[in-house]
Amino acid sequence: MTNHLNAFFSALSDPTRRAVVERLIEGPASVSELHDPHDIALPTFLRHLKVLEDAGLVASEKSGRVRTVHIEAAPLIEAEHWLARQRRLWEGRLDRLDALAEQLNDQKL
Amino acid sequence: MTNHLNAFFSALSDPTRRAVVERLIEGPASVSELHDPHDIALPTFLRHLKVLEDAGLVASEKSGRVRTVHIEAAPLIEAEHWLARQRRLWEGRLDRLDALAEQLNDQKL
DNA sequence: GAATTACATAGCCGATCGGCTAAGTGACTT
DNA sequence: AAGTCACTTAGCCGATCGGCTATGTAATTC
Repeated sequence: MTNHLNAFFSALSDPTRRAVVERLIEGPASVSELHDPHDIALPTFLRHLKVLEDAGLVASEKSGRVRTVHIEAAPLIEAEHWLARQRRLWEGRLDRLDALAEQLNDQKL
Repeated sequence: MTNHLNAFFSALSDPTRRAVVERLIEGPASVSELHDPHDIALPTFLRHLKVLEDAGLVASEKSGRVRTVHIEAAPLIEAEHWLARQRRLWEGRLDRLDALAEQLNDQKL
């Protein structure tokens, strides 16, 4: 589980790859369609796709000579959970600090 | 804004750095305290801290010879929002597909 | 069946990464 | 004042990253 997070965050650390994810949210697309808006060589772009696929963020099937790529939501949700958990813990700690401060305040009255 | 995401996701792609974030959620700590559980040289660890600090995930102040580090929640929340947005768009698309499927189904009746 | 299209693979290149050791600085302890 | 402690800086090393070109292959099209 934690293992996934390495590849996942690493995959999303690149703007080209985030753009691909954002594009695929709208629906599946061929490699060429995905590559089109990006001003980099195709092999370079293919390696970005591989990174996304290895991270489980994306899957693809080839039919004839065209490969169609679609998004996989599970990792997105997993990471969102991780972040949400950290935030909740952090907010929880703030609440406890607030309570503590109030307690100290009460004692002074 | 999008700019932040590069450094942010990149910072969280390393397990040592995620561990530091998780530790700091519990409260501020000195560099030594943070370094202790990790079996790597101190200079190496310091560079991890710098990455976190550059990404805005963490801040620190030095008093005397000890530097105290604490977490910054804002970037955490920003990234959570990004992920939540992608998920919502994705789910929204699924809903529209469902609706479309239903429509097609109705026509068959 | 020859040409085109849509990827795929191989390999080079400079930059960044994550690890290390060695040596420096400034603050506290004895 | 000497010693220890808590970082800090500098610099080396092999691996990975993100870009490229050149070449290959299998599927369509003409």
